[in-house]
Amino acid sequence: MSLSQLEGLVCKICNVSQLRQLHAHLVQNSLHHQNQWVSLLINQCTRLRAPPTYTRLIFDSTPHPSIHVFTSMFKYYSFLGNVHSNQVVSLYQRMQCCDDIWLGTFVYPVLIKSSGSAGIAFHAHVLKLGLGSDQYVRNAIMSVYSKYGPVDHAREVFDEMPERTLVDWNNMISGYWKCGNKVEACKLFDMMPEKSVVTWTAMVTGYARMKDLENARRYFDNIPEKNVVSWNAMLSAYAQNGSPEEALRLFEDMMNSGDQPNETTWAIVISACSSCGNSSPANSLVQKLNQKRIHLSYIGKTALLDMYAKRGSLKIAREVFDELGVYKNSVSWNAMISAYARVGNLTSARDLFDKMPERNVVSWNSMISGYAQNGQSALAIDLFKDMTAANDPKPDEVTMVSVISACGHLGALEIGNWAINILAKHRISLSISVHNSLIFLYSKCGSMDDAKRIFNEMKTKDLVSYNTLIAGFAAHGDGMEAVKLMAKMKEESIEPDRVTYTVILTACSHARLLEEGWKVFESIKDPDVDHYACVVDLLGRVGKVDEAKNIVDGMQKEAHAGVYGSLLNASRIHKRIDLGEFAASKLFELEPHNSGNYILLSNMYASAGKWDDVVRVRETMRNAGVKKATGWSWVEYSGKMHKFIAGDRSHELSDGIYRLLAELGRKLRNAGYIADKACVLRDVEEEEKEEMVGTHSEKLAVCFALLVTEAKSVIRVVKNLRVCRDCHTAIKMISKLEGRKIILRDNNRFHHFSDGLCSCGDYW
DNA sequence: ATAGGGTTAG
Repeated sequence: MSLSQLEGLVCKICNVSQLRQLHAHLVQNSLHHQNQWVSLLINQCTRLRAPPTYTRLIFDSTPHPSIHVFTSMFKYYSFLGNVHSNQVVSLYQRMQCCDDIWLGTFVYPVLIKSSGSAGIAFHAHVLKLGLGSDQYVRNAIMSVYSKYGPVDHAREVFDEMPERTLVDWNNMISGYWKCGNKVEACKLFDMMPEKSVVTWTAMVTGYARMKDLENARRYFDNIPEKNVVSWNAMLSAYAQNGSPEEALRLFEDMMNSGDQPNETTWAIVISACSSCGNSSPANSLVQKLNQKRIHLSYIGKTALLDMYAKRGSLKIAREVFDELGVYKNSVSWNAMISAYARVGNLTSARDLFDKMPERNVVSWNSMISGYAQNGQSALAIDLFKDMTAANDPKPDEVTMVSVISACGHLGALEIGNWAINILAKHRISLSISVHNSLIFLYSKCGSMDDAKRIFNEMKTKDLVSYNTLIAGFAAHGDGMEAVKLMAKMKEESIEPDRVTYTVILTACSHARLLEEGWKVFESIKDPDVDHYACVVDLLGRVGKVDEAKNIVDGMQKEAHAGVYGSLLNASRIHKRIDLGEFAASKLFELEPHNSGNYILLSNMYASAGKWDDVVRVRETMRNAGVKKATGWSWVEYSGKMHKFIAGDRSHELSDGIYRLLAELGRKLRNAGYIADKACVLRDVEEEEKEEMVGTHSEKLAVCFALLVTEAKSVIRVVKNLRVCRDCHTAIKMISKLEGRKIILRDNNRFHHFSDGLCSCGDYW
């Protein structure tokens, strides 16, 4: 078989298994020693998107690869993107043993462009070889500078050229767009002697990167002769910037224009369908794909997988994933992992994460954020520690957003500070999201001054920045600051959303700002049930319990447990047994297994001195088989979270902690502390042991901190259930007796104890 | 041979 015969044959090959057969045939006849033939095969691997393991097998079975073979391999790797730049560099080291240097102008451009950021290192090398004046080499150098910066170096090369081709201009323009330099990009565009469809498309993409869809569209509409790539650029501009519906409308135009979609087009359109508001575009797209018997690339299939997952068909998504077989790349694995993580199936997500061959930063991010968003903050942080221990891949800003907010949820400021150091160490860019996560961290750790400082340092703030800081003020009972911040937000013309209204109403309610809160509530165009719950809480807290009931009765929407919960809590505070019993009866219908409702009702009776009813509620609760939720408290000490629960002795310092608790108990009683009767009754009933009275989790946590920390340091305790009155009283007194500042956080509210007082004011 | 478009994480 001659080379030209082989060429004719390989062009007809349309899948990898045929390619595999041909390779086996060549090896059998020892033809794989002939480098031209191997080169041809590897080029076909690029065309057919053969998996890297197989392509590399062809290369590795070649005894003496020529520069041609190396070049084909570089081209293959560069086609796969920059994920394989390590292999490229190590191949380059092997290539230096070849002596046909005359091919330098042929191999260097593709080598430089396929080795990612390492390509910059070849600049000096090619100058030494005297290849600096070759237009292709120069072009590669320019493109690597424009990709990995500094773009000014690209410009120097550009300026030194005796004459510039159209390609050089285009390259330079996209270089400026990549680093966000709109001014220079536009300047060059206007200066250009002639433009091509590539130039115009680069402008469309550039404006899309700046999220300026109007200008992107303006340039797109001006393209004299559009091609698939220009359509794709505009389609993805819409799809990537939150306008999937617009993308699909444009796709209709494209279909009518006569330009045929390619694999890239389908990938964009599929991903647009996965972020649409409803499923009907996705359904009709699937129909269209089947009708036209479209062959999707592995990228299109990955987009399809993601679409099924986001539309709730996890099973079909998994089928697509499994069908991908050896064509799975890290993106497909990541898409499947995040699909599982999104629905809270962390076991399956972790299973894939552990199995996947090459984890990149997105894989780690998907898994870490999966834990973080499903309430597993500690696991998120543990996994992040594994990531930093491996030191590969390096964390990026997405990683840090998840990790920092996980620290916030736990109230882990020490670990949070360690994470902040990592930000500096890896020079991770402080995006708006990172700033927002820092505001969240400091708010949740009780450092509102730091939260405010971060907020004020931000050049651009978004809706989330405002919402997070307002939520911080709400949790700290600082209603006026919250109201002021909402006014400022309107000045900056950032529109409040439903979250803003929820947190601002919470803030007003905690600070008992009736007038301000009511004004906010009245300004909400279409309040949802959460807002009703907040306003009922607001009215109830200040004593307008009947008005609160009227709101509930007059609601346009069906009340949920939060609404009745607010009403019950208000009835407890103001001893309105009649309303409390009404609210509780509704709650027992809506949430028969929520122990909190029984406790609230029982505490209402307790505060009214109706002890018989207290006992009766406890009995009902026991008979209904409702178990009290476990009220963990935890303290961070020396980078670790120490967890406590009432009566538990599993902590290694338990003996010391209980001894200190008993000692403190004596001191407190001498100072006039009387254990809350409701607590006594509850503890005796549940633990059946007198000695257990007072071993609430938050007291254990405080004692632990007193035992291990320095005398002047602030104690920070987080509790995952509402703090009871008994603990509140006890801790107030402890702060005075021990001269300590104690910050206690329950789910969403802060208590700053100092010198026998609490910042929240006594709200029992 | 060189320039413009694609999937995943927050």
